Amino acid sequence: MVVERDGLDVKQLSRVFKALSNPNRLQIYLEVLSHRQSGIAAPEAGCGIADLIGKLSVGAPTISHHVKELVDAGLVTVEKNGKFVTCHLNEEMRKHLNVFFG
Amino acid sequence: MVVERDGLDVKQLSRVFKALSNPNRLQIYLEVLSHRQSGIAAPEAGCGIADLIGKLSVGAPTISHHVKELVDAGLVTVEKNGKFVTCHLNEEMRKHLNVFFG
DNA sequence: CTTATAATTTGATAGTTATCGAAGTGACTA
DNA sequence: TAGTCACTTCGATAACTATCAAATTATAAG
Repeated sequence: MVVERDGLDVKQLSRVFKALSNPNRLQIYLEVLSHRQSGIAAPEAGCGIADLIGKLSVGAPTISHHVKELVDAGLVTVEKNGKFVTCHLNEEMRKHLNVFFG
Repeated sequence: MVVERDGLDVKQLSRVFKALSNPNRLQIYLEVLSHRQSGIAAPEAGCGIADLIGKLSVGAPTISHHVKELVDAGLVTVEKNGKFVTCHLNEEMRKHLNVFFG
């Protein structure tokens, strides 16, 4: 029997935590989290890369790298609109973590 | 204003996640979690190091190292009893994480 | 006191990661 | 078409990590 819990096995879960283990990456996640649509009449859904670059005192290449890691871990998704990229929270993963720490 | 949430700032929180980012360390945490006293009449509170060594297919020094990291991150506590060491869940930290992912 | 047991510390190594500057890609604009 | 803007990819490097074997500490048992 594989050690499992709430649909995420140890390996997947550790990958999620690794993604959140870097302060800058965690801050990106928090930023995306704070831009989450809260039901109806969301003022602005998603979080632009430019916003992140402005807030995180690291270069654009590093931001790009970190966002990719968060996507790979399943924590966020990205949506391209022309030149621009917007980050969204992966609600499914959030739910998994919610259950895990419940 | 420092970015903060639920009593844990970004730096502390990322340290917690780093501690859980290694599969073996996460498994130790899960083991400790599963031995948590559930109210009254707990059959066996805490989780011995020897148990962990038996379950994790890594050597004792590595286990020792990992437990220390979990302690440093504030996720677990250790209790010494003669030659033996028992790990306990840090309920306070668990509560913090519970709120964070709520 | 001597030996055995439980766990930690030390020292070393292979592998990973965060970050940067430079170069590249794709999309809008004049 | 040429230029600019937003972002990504590449290549490099310094710092960190997981793991192990060997040595060490500390406790218990004989």
